[in-house]
Amino acid sequence: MPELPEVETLRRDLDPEIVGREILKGWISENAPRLVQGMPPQVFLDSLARRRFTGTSRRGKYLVLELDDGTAFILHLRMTGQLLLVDPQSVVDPYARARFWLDDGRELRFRDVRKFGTMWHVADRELVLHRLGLEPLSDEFTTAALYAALARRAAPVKAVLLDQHVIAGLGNIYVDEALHLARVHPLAPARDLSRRQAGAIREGAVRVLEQALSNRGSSFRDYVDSRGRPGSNVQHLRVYKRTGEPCLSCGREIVRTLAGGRSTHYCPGCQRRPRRRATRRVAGAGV
DNA sequence: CTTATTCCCTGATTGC
DNA sequence: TGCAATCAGGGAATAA
Repeated sequence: MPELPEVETLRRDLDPEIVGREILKGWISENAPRLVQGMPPQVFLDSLARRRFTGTSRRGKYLVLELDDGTAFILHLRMTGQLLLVDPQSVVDPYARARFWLDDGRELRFRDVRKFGTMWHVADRELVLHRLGLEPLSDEFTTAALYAALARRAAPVKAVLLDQHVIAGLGNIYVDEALHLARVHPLAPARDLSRRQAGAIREGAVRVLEQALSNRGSSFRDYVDSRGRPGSNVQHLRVYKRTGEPCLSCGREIVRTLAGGRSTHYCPGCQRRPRRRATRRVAGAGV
């Protein structure tokens, strides 16, 4: 599942390869009716033809390919999307959903087993990105900002951290990892957390993302880079998909539960379920 | 505004 | 062993 580190790895690899290249022609599979957002596929293809890549950027899990007319080609890989730079002669398997032939003889190919992936061509990228929250590897991701966001939500902290309107780029893997580093229980109501805990979550998230980035991402089943290679971060994960295995900090067995509708892994030794804040009724303050 | 639920999609996993 | 039911999961849409 591509999250921020996987998308950023892809961006860094792709940038020097595609900047300066022109899209000669494109193709969208008939079998991918939801892939192109906001316009019919043929209009999308016509508007991208003969455009040249001028740069790349990333916002949360969105990859932004900047074009020479000031527009942006934006992609979201969702669950199983892959963006590959290939030889056009290479076998086109049934999961190829889009193909873009470049002027250096190579092809940018979008593969996606589950068809959740989406792409846009927009003049104003904010049309796609404007609702996203804090960018976790930027200066805006401060303890104060995170604490303020957590303080107004009653939902489990895990659910809030997964909400892209709060923080953009964390997914199921790295939220579990960040909470373990921060020693915060995933089901703790977000608004019950202290400023100190918010700070620990911020630090945990940054550390986990930077480590994943240095290992070129976590590959379970589908994630591969633009050359089809998996990342190596799985072997560095502390809790995610380690149910029943010993915690690397305290030795207790990692537990799996459900939070925010997602499978959630944590260490019951390191991440204590918060005692419900003593809801003491102040004498005489009857409601 | 918030929160919970449903949906999209298909290979892998689980259950009988 | 075989087949059907369930699961996984990002995020949008919908309901309350």
